[in-house]
Amino acid sequence: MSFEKEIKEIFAKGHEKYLRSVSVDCIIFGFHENELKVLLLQAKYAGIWALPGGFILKEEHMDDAAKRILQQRTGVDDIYMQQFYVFSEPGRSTKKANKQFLKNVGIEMEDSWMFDRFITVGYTALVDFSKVQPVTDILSSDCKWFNIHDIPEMILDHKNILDKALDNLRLQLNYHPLGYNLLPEKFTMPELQKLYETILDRKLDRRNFQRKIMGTGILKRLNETKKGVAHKAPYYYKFDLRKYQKALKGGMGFEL
Amino acid sequence: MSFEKEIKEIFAKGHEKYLRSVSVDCIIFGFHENELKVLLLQAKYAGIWALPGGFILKEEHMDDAAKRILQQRTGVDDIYMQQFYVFSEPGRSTKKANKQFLKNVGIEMEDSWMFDRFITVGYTALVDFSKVQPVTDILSSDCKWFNIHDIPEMILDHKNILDKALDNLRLQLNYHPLGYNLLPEKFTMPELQKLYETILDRKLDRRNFQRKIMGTGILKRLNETKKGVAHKAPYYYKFDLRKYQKALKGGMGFEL
DNA sequence: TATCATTGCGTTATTATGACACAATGATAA
DNA sequence: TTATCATTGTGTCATAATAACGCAATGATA
Repeated sequence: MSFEKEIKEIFAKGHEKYLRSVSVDCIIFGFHENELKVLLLQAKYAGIWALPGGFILKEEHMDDAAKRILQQRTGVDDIYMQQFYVFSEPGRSTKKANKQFLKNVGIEMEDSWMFDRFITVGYTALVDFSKVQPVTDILSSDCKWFNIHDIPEMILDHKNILDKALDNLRLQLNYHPLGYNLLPEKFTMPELQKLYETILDRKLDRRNFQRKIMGTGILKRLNETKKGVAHKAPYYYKFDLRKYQKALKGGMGFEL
Repeated sequence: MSFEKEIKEIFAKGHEKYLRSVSVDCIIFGFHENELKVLLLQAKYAGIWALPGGFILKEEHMDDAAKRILQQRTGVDDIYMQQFYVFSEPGRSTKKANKQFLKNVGIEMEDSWMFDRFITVGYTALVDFSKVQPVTDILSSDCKWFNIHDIPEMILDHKNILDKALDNLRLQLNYHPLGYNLLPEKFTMPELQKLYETILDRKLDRRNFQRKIMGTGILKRLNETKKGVAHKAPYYYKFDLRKYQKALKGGMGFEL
């Protein structure tokens, strides 16, 4: 199907396939080179950036819609995702944006479900950066990672959504374990600490951090040290999945 | 407008007024006689109970929709409300329920936006029990308070929504102050403690509770004691609004 | 072989928490 | 009038959690 035809299809008949007035936007976090990253799409024509998003199929759970969207953008399956907030400002003006988009593509259309007002549900995802292959979608010309401190101009209220997602992530950090989805299987303690420091945006004491993390029991130390470092070699660790899952539900019971 | 005509209007033309496929359900908590209560509506014909809910006007913020619904049910304005979760199971089958309802009323209708699948956004509200005048709506035959431990059969997934709301309320308790919207302006320390105990569903140590609550600074003790009690008279307290609001945003920094 | 950044493991002072003691209060009963 | 009693306000103490910091071990590099 040609690009133009596909767009036409979505605008003209999407409401037969998807729920009306509701969209899903994903904030996909990754961790790479000691920096927290977010995966963004560049909207075609407009040129500015957007969160990966999509719609909910008529018989689909919203969680599955979010997973589907994320799978399509990253190629990654089996991911930790959760909704964190619904954005419903009447002034979001998706209508205006979608009309402008159609105009840019060169399609005339009198009416479309895409011109309705939309509310959007924000989902946060944490993914292993190294496993992700960013994939562009039909509405986008580019798909790539951005440092959390270097976010470009974004469409609609997407910057606001991203900020809220970050706030939420920081809150979660206090009550849930974190890292299993963001780090490779084996990692060192300094790496894990750096992840926490990056998200919280502040320094943590190396020794106290180790004590608390180990206190939760979610980590297992391997009999293996990192090679090729110009100083004392740190041990590798990996997550104890059973205890990790347990802590996910029951909370960790400490503050950083 | 007659009852039947009004129903017809909603089913036939509601989509011109409201957003499609999205509803709002309110879990309205109140505190009375040392018991946590929830305000429920009795669905007409079906006879079983439901959360007060409604739809979002085409140009309305979802928060305002929730407030509007709550205002109509309770007569109470200026309320602490917040969304806490979106329920989107495809099997919620609002379609079936709404068709059955129409049939019960005796109206024939081929198609309606009300037969679409709906997702619903849950809102929790905390209200001063004594100020509430429960009001029935057009779809309901009764509206009253239920003890949280004595919930009747409910339609759809409303029992599940209520349970999630309670979980959420308990979680919030650890990080946010609570009580301003649930208690009268003046109250005693034992009353506040009872509120916490009721929500958490466990006993707290009287002396430690006082120490921690006062430690947050959100309370001001008045130079006035409760009269007519057959023992030592407790002081009245009221909330220090400035510090209360601050704690709402920044968290309280303690565990109960 | 010395240097150096970094790691693993530890100590100490401070603060927070849970469990409990005791005197004060004020209506009710004797 | 006085004793009783449930309940409140305040305080103590042992224990646990937290923050701040010390020091020897490691292993590539100079």
